[in-house]
Amino acid sequence: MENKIYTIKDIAQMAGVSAGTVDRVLHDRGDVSKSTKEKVQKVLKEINYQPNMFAIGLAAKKKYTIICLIPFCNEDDYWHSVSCGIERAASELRPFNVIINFIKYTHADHTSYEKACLELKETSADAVLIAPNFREETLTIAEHLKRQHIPFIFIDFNVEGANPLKYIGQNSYMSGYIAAKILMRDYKDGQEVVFFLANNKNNPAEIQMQRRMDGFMKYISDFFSDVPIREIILNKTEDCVDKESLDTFFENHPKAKLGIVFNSRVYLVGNHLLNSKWKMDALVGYDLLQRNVDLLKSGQVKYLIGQRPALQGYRGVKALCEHVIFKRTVNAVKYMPIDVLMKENIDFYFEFE
Amino acid sequence: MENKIYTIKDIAQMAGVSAGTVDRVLHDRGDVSKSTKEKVQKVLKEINYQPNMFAIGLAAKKKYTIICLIPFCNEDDYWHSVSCGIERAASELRPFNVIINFIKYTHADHTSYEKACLELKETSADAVLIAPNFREETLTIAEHLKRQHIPFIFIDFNVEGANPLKYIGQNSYMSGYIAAKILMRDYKDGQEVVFFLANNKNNPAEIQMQRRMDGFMKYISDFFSDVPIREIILNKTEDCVDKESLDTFFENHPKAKLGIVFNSRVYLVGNHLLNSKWKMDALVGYDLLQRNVDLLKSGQVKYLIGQRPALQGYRGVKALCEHVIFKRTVNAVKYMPIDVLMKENIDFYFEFE
DNA sequence: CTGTTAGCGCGTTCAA
DNA sequence: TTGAACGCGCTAACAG
Repeated sequence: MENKIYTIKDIAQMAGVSAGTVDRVLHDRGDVSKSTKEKVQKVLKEINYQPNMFAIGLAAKKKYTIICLIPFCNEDDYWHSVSCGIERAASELRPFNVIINFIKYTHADHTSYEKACLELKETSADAVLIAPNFREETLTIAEHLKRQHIPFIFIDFNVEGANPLKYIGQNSYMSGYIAAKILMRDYKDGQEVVFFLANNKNNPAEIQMQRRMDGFMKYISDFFSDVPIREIILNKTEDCVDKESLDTFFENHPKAKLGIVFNSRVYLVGNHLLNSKWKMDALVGYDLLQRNVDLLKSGQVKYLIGQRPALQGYRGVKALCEHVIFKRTVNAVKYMPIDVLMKENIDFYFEFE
Repeated sequence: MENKIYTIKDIAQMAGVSAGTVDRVLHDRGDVSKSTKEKVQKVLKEINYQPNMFAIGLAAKKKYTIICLIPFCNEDDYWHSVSCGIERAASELRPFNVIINFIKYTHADHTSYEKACLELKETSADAVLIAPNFREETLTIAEHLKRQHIPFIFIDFNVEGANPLKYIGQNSYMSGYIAAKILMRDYKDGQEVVFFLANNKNNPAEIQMQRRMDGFMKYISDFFSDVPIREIILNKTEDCVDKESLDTFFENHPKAKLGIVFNSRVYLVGNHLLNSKWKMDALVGYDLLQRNVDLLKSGQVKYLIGQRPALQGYRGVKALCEHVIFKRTVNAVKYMPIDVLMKENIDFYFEFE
């Protein structure tokens, strides 16, 4: 109803003081008598003053620094997509004097993550985007940022108890549930399901994979409780599997026709299928790495589940700006869609721009 | 590497002119000699000028009016989604003094469209977003806008020869091709395919549907050339089909187990299946109307193809602003992804925010 | 045709 | 303790 937009001048006039004084009480930088302060604050409350963000940005010449703590990445890589999304946000936000810096760490490397967190702690920032890794360090850095009143957002996976401004990522449990649903559509009597697992047990990404597995198992126990689940560890070294152990596995489990890989590396299995006599009826994996997409097109992989990594990075940075610069409220959680990609629609897919 | 942020003053100095002149060439408001214009433009290109958004927002006195010519809509409706996307863009652009107005017409109603075009012609606007309908009127209004140097963008479907600043929408041909691919996955020997067609032959949306059908038929003739295609007209009146004609059809075509509806109204077929003894093995349709989504979840519809209507509206308005206010070049075509939704992933889908 | 100038709303001096 | 004045970068009106 009262739609008038008040300026500092308006307030000054209403309170019978000058603009400078209003500014002083707005920013609590002392040198103002109690009585005038109260006068001004009274007016402020009455009119619900909303400062003009453009004027602030212009006058303050303020530079905003956002730091992104994410893993190092290679060309064809989940984290590379995240980077691209962040870069895109960076270029959109430059006109608003936002500068984006990275602190990168080696994924699943405890020392590296620790070091990165330390570096973050010693760098000044207006906001922080974190792709969290190890729980303990994450909680520590979260605590630190909270104390400094530096807002931070998590992407990719959420760490309980850290209370970020926002979490952006997939609902891992549900994505596992969906993985099961689309995989089991190809189920035929007597077949078995195979989990191709990672060998790195102290990898923090294990938690996410565990959530996916839980969702997967929920579906299985609801609808296919008597289907046997086999497991095999992919002893990955240098992006190439231990072929012998896979061969042995398939030899011993001729009914294992439905496979699921809970991390990005379904290409390890797919490539082995491509180069061996073994075939599966359906193989499902995560993330649209080029290698995975190639196998989707050639048929070794039947479905890929995408989680929009670039959009996560983009949205994360944008949300931080919304909060820090434009003082808008941001929702605490944003789940990404669970995109199901198959041979037929992969060519037209873009997650983002 | 060159990270310096240039201001208009910098540019003026570099080009040996005044700031006012730079502003004039930036905003194309004439009264500038060819030679100086070129001088300035040369500098602009060299430094990749990025205007300070805070200053623009603050100084903005000029009001920009964008008119959106789109069909009227109901709550659960394709065009309602488009509206939402536009509204979203509107709220983001308000700080830049952008005002968005609608001129709405009754979809597929010739007179209404004509009237709307006339109204548009007599309204002043800085840019126009059009969801085109009838070809002739569209070409006329396009011609008019071109003469007035008012940029316009088409969404949803493209009218050949009108040369909009940009077209945003799906590649209808390819979406039809994909529809065939996902439908035919359920093909079993001896089955027939059914086209559920609209009865409104002079509906301009027919053109889009025709393109989808062409894509569909391309796939069929490539891979299933001997599968019979049956057609039936959905005599729709008031959102409810002629049940008898459908019953008769199914009676006469017991093998017609694979169905496709090329417009938004797959719910007409789905609801009939729900309330009759007839069943299909797979039914595919377009657009995520609530009624369609419900049938997807309950199983009558097997796949829905989404074309991101809200994103189309949003992007359309944003692109107009990019062009008109910020003088950035916009790409001539933006194809939307062809989202394939099924029971399993529909709950986590969002096309846009 | 071109340069000059006065704001936009706010932060930050510098005087009073 | 306060008020007045200047400038951030850009737009637009006004002189020349």
